[in-house]
Amino acid sequence: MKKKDMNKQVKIQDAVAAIILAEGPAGVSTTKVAKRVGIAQSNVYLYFKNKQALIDSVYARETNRILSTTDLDRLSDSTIDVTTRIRLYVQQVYDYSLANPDSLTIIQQIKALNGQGMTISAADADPNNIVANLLTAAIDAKVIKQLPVSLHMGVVFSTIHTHTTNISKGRYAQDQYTFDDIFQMIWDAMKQD
Amino acid sequence: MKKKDMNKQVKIQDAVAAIILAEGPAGVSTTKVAKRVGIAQSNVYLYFKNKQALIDSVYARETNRILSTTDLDRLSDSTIDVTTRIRLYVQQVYDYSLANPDSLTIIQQIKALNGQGMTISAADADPNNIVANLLTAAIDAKVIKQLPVSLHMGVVFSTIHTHTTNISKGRYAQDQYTFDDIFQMIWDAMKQD
Amino acid sequence: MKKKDMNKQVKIQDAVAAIILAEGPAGVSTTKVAKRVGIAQSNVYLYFKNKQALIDSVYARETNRILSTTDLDRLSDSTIDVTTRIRLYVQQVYDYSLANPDSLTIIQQIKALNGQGMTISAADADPNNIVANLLTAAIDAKVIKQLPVSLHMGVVFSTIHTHTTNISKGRYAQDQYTFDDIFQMIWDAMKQD
Amino acid sequence: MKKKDMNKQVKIQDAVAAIILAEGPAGVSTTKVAKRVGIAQSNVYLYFKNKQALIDSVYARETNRILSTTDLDRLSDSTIDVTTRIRLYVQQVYDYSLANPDSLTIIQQIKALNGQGMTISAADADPNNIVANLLTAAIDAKVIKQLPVSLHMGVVFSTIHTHTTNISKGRYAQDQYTFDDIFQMIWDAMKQD
DNA sequence: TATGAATGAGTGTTCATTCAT
DNA sequence: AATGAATGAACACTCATTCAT
Repeated sequence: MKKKDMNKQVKIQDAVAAIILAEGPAGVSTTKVAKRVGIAQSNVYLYFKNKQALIDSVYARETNRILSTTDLDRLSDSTIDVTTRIRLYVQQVYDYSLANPDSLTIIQQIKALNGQGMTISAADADPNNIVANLLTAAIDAKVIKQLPVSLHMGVVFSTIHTHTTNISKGRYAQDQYTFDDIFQMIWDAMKQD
Repeated sequence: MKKKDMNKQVKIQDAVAAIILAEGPAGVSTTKVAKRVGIAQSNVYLYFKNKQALIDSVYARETNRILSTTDLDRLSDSTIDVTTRIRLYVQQVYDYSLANPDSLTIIQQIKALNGQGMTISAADADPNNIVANLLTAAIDAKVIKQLPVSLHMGVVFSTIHTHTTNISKGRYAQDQYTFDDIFQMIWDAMKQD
Repeated sequence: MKKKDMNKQVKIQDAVAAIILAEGPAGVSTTKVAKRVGIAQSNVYLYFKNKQALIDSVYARETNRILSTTDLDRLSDSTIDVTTRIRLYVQQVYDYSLANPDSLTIIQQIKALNGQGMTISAADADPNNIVANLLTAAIDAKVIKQLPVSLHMGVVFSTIHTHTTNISKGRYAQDQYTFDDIFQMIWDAMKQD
Repeated sequence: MKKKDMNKQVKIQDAVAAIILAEGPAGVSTTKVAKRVGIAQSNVYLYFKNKQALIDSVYARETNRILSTTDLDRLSDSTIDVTTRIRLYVQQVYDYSLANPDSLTIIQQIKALNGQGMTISAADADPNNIVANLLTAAIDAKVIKQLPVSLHMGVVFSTIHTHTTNISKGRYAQDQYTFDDIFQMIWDAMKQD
C-alpha cells in the first residue's frame, strides 16, 4: 500500500507482476489476481478485456518503465559521440535494473510465457526504436561490431540481467563489482577492434 | 520420420518439446501431449510419475544432449591451453546449437516455467561441472575477466542462443556470419585486457 | 417438494446426504452431487471450499440438528434429578431419530469415511459437551455404572440407531415397541446395581 | 511376513485390511493393494474377480474368523443353560475382539462402505445363524427381553467394539475394566426383569 | 463501478479393468 | 501364474469468461 491514489488498474498490474515473480508466469490467474487486489474476480474484466490483454499490459508497463527512466533525448542527440551515447544507454539500463531488479525478470518471463509468437515491440524490429537506431548508427560508423543489432542488445540485456539477478538473490554483494566492471565486459563484446 | 525404434517414453518427451516450442511451456498439458503421441492421456503416467517429472526429464534430456556432444575430456585436459579449451567449448555449444536450434530455447523455457526455484545442475553451482571449473581456472589465471562465472557463461549462452534463434527464424542466413564472427564477440567479452 | 426457499448451499448438502444414504459415503462425488442438484459441477466450489469441507458441513449440520431439537437447558439443569435428565436425553435422541431416521446413519457413515482420525465434537472428548457432563455427573453420583462415558453413550446411540433403522427399513412397525421398551434396555445397561 | 507359506490370496486380503485400517475403506484401490503386496496391479485379478469380490472376501474372512474362534458346538448345546451360553458367546466375542482389535473395525468399515445395500449374512436374517437361534430361544424362554434379536446383538457388538477400540487407541488400559465389568453392562441390557 | 453467481472447458491424477505375452 | 502396457471413465479442482443486478 505505498500509494494511496493508486487506481485499481495499476493495483491489478502490480498483482500480476508479484505473482509472476513468486510463481512464474504460469501461476497468473484472474482468481489469484483478484484475491491479491481484494476485488471480485469478475472485476478484472472491467479493466482488461481479457487475461492476455492484462498480461500484455504488464509487459508494456515494464518496458515503458525502462524507457521512461531513460533520457531518450540524449540517446538520440547526434551532437553527442556515439560511444558516449551507448555507454549512457548501458548505464541507464544498469541503473534501472539495479533499482528494479525484478523488472527485467518479469519482461523475460512474459516473453517466455507466450512462446514463439511474441514480438511486441521487439527491439530491432521496431523502426521507431531509438536504441536500435543508435546501435545501427554505431554499426554503420564501425564503432561496434558488424553483427545484428539483436546480438548487441542481447549482450547488454543478458549481462545486466544476470548481474542484477545475482545481486538480488544474494549471490554476491552489490559493491563487489562496479558499473565499470560490468560495462567493460559489455563494451568489449560490442566494440569493433 | 526416423522414429521407428523410438519408444513411447521418448515420443512423449518429443511431444513436450514440440509443444514448448509452439506454445510456450505453459501450453504443456498431459492431454495435449497424449493427443500428439496418439495415446490415452492416462498413459502418460505409465512413463512419468507426474507432469513435473516429465518436464524435468525433458530438461535433463536437452542438457544431457549438449554434454554428450561435448568433448569433456579435452575440456578438462590441463595439458591444453586454457584459452584453447574455452574456444573449444564455445565452438561445441555453437555447433550444437546450430544443429539443434530449439534445444537452448527449450532449456530456457523450462527454466522460466519453474520460476525462481530451479537450479538443476546450474552451471556455477555444480562443483563437478567441468565448464565451471574451466572458467574458474581461467579467471584465476587472469586469462578472462575477474567476474562471476555466471556472467561469462551467460554471454556464451545468450549470444549463441540469440544468434541461432535469429537463423532458425529466418532473420538472416546462417552463412551471413561465421563462427569466428560470433566467437569474436564472446571472447572479447570474456577475455582480460 | 417443500424446497422452495432453500438456497443452493442447503440443496447441495441435501444431495450429499441422499447419496450417502443410497450409496455409502464413498459414493459422494462432486459430479454426482452437482447432477443431483442440477448445477454445474464447478458450482459446488462456490459454496464449499473443497469436498472435505462439504462433507464436514453435512456432518456438522446433522449433529447440530440433534442439538437444536434437544432441550439443553433442562439437561444441564441441576435442580432436576440426574436420572430424570438422562431419561430426558434418551427420549430426545429417540424422538429425533424416529423423526429423522437417516440422520444417525449419515453421521455414522461420515465418521466411518474419515477413518480413525475423526473426533469432531466427539462426545467424551469435548469438555463443553453437556451430555458428557451429565453422564460424568451420573457416574460420580453412582447412579450409572463406573464405566467410560463412551460406553454409556455407545449404548444409547447404538440401540436407538439400530431400532430406528429397523423401523425405517420396514423390519417391524414403529408401534410394535414403545419408547419405554427401548429405554428399559438402555437404562438397564447404564444404571448401577 | 509372519507366515512363510502364506499364499498370495491371503497376502492380498491382509493388504486390504491394512489399508482399511490406515486410510478408511475408501482408500482401498487395486493399485495400492498390489504395491503393498509387491505384485503387479493386474495380478489382483488372478485371485479375485473384481474389486467388490475382493472386499467381500475380506469381510467374509473377518466374520469367519470370529466364528472359527467360537465354540459353536457349545453355543448350540441345549443341555447347557441358555444364560450360560449367552455369557459364553459374549465372552468369546470379547476375547476375540481384544486379541484382534481391528477385526470388528474392519467389518464395520466395509459395512459402511457398501451403504444400504449390504446384508451379507446379516445376523438375524441368517436362519442358520446359531447365535440368532440362541438369542431367539432366550427370548422365547423370557430369559432376555422381548426385543428384536438385532437389538440384543447390537448391544453386544457395540459395547465390545467401543471398549476394545478405546483400549487399542490407548484411551485407557486394558486392565482398568474386567470382562465382568463389561459383561455386566451387556447382560443388564439384555436380561428380562 | 462493482459484484456474486454461474458455467463449460480444462487441469493433473487415480482408478478398475482388460489383454497380449 | 504372472506381468506390463494400455485405456476410458471418473475424480477433485481451477480456469477464463459472461451476465444479471
